[in-house]
Amino acid sequence: MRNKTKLPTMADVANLAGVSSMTVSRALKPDTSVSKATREKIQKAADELGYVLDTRASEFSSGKSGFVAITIPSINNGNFADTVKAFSDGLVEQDLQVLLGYTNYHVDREEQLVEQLLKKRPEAIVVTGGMHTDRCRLLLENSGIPVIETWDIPEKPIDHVVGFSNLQASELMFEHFIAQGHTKIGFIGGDNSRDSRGRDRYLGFCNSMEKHGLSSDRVSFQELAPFSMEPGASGIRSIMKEWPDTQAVMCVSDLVAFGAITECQRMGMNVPDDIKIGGFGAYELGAFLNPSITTIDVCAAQIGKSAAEKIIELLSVDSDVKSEKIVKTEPTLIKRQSA
Amino acid sequence: MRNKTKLPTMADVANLAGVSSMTVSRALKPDTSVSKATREKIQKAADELGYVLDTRASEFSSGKSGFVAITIPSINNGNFADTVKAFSDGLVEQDLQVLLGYTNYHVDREEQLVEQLLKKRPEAIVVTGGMHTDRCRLLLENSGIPVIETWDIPEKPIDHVVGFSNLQASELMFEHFIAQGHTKIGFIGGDNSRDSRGRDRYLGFCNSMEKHGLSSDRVSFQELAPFSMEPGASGIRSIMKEWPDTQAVMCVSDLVAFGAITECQRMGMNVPDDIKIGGFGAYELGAFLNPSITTIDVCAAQIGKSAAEKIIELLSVDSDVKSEKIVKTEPTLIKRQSA
DNA sequence: CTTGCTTTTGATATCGATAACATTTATACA
DNA sequence: TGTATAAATGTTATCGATATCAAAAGCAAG
Repeated sequence: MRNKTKLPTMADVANLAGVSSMTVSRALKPDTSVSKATREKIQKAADELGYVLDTRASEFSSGKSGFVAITIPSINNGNFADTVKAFSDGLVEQDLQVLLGYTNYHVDREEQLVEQLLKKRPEAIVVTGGMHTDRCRLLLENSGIPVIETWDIPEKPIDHVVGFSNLQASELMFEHFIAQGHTKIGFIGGDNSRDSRGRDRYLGFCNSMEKHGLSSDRVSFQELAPFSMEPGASGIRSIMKEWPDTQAVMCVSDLVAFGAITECQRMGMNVPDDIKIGGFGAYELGAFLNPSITTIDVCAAQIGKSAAEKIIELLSVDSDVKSEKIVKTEPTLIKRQSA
Repeated sequence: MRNKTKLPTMADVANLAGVSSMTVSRALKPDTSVSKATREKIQKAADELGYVLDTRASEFSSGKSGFVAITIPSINNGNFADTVKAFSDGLVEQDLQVLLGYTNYHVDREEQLVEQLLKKRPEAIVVTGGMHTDRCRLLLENSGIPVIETWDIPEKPIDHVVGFSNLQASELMFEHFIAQGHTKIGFIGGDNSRDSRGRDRYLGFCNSMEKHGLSSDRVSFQELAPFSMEPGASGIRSIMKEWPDTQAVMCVSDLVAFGAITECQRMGMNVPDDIKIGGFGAYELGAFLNPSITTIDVCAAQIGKSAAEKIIELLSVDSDVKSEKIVKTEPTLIKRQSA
């Protein structure tokens, strides 16, 4: 069987090249003092054997793992994908790899995932949101590495934060609705116990309504993960059935808004003439749908970029330079056709 | 600084619990012979110290890494997300973690990624597609672990394959167009040198056209990654400009079809009355758009599931049971409104 | 060709866990 | 109660690379 054959080790390469394994170790990494002739000889031997460095041994020996971990709720979500992409891009220069895990919006799954990741001794860890199980929180606090919570501004941060107030961000949409003269406003959300960002957007709804003396009854909560569009369709159906005079509805994400808008069309309603629908997240599809989706841009990529920069700073040797614990990004309203 | 504080080791736990570190090692994994009293004592000590196992040492010592690697072209793609999700789900039972990397549809990036992943000594590796650099191919061949190519059926597979013929799959759509009596048919694709699956779908177009004596001129290739919708819009504009009498167009993915359909609407055309548009991949959004997108379902989740099953089989001790090298899935046409 | 310096290479200990084997303790049953 | 057997625990060597320190080789200038 193939995997019975033992893979060549550094010692094998050293033997073939007629040097010590220490010299091989040096030759295989850049900017180390090895003569050109030796380095070439070793490279040749390594190629001949098909040698691939065993980072497990390497990391173990040197004490550093060379990677950072990041957890996101869902792998199939344009917003988080943007964050992860910017995060990775920001770290390639530093020879830091990114280990990605997703939680499916479950704190229990997050706890399990964080533990698995910490066992691999990352040099830093980025998590999405500030909602964790007690044990997960403890694990992160005791991890001995920089921890960054993102996409949220937790009341009691574990360590560092790169995020924004989902509550304030969603208020932007409601103020927009109200400025247009609407008073019968609704909200379609998900499972507030599982998704703190969604919950905060709902709380923004409640806040805005209360501030203007409006009712915050017009609400539908749907089971979102792993799908979003069908729940958006169900949500708007249920709202229109119970409160047919609803004038404007904000959805917890553009994907939900997409389901809601297309369902309105199927019900024979015109968006935005008959009803305004707002989204959240500035997904690519929102710009192309007819009508295009009015949404909140939360700078998903910026979050990843800032998190990467923070990590580089925190891991640099002269990290006595105290960096700000909390980095805030500024969500903005993107006014398009749907609202 | 936090990360100067050394984390507790197994020896620390052993000391505190008054046992040997070997006993700690045993106590921390299930179904090993440790007395209940000792196990509890050790668990208590571990909790007290906030001990987290160092899998780097563990893997290194035991020789097995406990994870499998998978590479996909893009993290933000519903199809690949489905594959990865099914793949992960199929492996949790086996205590195998999944390490995910994405290539951005670049073979060079793939080569780099595969090398990085192999350095971590996974127990198996899954790659998307059969297009690799020579060196990447060599790395995989010499890796000593099971290799599974997916989403494609390469002419010369490296090892195992779970996939389907993109060429035949796309022909389903063109046969559908032709059965409806259309003769002026087009195709919107991406960069064929980077995406072999897209290229094969284009080749299916050429095949079908040739078979029925039709022109295969009506083609637009767009730069897709990392966006798909705007290219779809550009693509349909360019096709309609050059060949205004085009009756039906297939797009290389549902996301591109989305851009194309919505652009048709903006140009004042009705889909499907004025033009038929087909997609590929059966993405969630295709079912909800008005008109819903006629597409090819390629069973993305099934591919992940089969790959996971294959790996479990290949890694099991009694793997002299020779499994089929190639597993084929059967794409099907989903007839909806757009074509 | 020798002194003093830099560059290159080598020897050895080590990282933290586990495999393999050895030993002790508990348990069963004659 | 003693012996056979199983269960629990301990000891030692080891995985593959690298840090650290030591030695050798190369090189410039006198």
